[in-house]
Amino acid sequence: MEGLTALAPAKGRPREFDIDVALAAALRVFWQRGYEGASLSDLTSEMGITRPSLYAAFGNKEMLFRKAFDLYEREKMAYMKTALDAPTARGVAERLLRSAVDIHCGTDDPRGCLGVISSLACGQEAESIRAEVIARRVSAEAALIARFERALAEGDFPTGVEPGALAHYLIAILQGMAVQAGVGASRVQLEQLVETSLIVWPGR
Amino acid sequence: MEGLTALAPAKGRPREFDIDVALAAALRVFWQRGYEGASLSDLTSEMGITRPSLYAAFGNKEMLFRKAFDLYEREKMAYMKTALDAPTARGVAERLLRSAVDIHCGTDDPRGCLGVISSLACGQEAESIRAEVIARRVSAEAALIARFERALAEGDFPTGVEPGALAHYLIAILQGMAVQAGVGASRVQLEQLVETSLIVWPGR
DNA sequence: GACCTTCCATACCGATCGGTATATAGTAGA
DNA sequence: TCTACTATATACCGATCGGTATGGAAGGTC
Repeated sequence: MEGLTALAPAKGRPREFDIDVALAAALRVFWQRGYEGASLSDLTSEMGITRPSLYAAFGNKEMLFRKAFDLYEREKMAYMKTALDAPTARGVAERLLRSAVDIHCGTDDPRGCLGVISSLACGQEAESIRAEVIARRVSAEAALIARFERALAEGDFPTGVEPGALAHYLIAILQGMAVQAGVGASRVQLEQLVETSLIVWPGR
Repeated sequence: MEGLTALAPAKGRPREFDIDVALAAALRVFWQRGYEGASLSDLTSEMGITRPSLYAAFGNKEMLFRKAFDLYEREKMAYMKTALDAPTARGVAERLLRSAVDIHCGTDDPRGCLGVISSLACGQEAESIRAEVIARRVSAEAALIARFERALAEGDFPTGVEPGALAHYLIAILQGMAVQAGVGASRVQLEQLVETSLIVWPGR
């Protein structure tokens, strides 16, 4: 619906702000403060629009978050998909770890992972948000597990570990890295974490 | 100061609630909802006391959180210290991982880790809380690093990894486990994570 | 120009936030 | 019994929360 705005005949007064720029600004606010920590005043001032404009363009705070999270997955989590194309299971892990460092240490973006921040408990107002973020992560995890199962079938997998177990282990490291980034770890520290994880990674 | 209450002559009207029981209840609320997610109404109703009683006994919300966090470290994080007494570096890691599972899967307690929940971003009201929780964790991390450095000096440490790097790697796994517990992972899943981490752990 | 639609700005809504003033109830010592 | 002191209960405070009603202002079509 919103994506068609540019093509629409535009009957009334055109909006004075770029909806994509505003959404990107909203994403930064959510990313930095979490869903409940981001107040409408924070959002509007950072997006450079007024409250009614926000509601006209995005519905309400929850819809705005969902669209911001879509953008986040589309732009920041895209590396997840491409990482799965690596030729080996170890390569997949390495790409995931290194890309995660880049995400967490982006120059303009907040530290940490929006998914992790949003899925941990705050008030009960955000319970539905929490549920959806968790559900989305489950589907992402499933893709990684499937990739590791394929590796096992192709003979490209360490012995003594199940694909699902190693996938969840890798995800735990990624989530731990997100926590450390969120509390202020430097890029060097995160890179050291990646190196250690790769040294320890089973099989060759 | 509060610890002396029982010995004090008790001049005025005695309080009608057990301050330790109330603090334990407050801890559960913070643990479940985070600092900002725990409203005074949540706290008082769960503690079974009124608002003025809370302020008279604990100061304010922030002081209450600090005392609850003290209790948390004293009762729930005590395993950290005892884990460091394990004879080998690997034993330290194993104890830490297994104890963490117990913490996250306690029957009566909320899931996840109060430290992780409280150190991730929410509104700016909690910024000082965040800072203190992070600072406390740094000191805990330092103890683990020192233990691994001792292991290195004793010849009980895998080659090819630095003590500090392996410590931070282990902490990342523990934090990742806390995240997974917080979003609803089962005990079996967490135990699988422990097993995988131990399989992968370097050296023997 | 008239007209219609949409956007922007201000000011406001009820609810809830953390925190407190006030008055009453209860206990110890005089 | 009176006084000193403290806990409890109720009701309230200003500030902020997410969300909206209202009144113009700015474009498009005719």
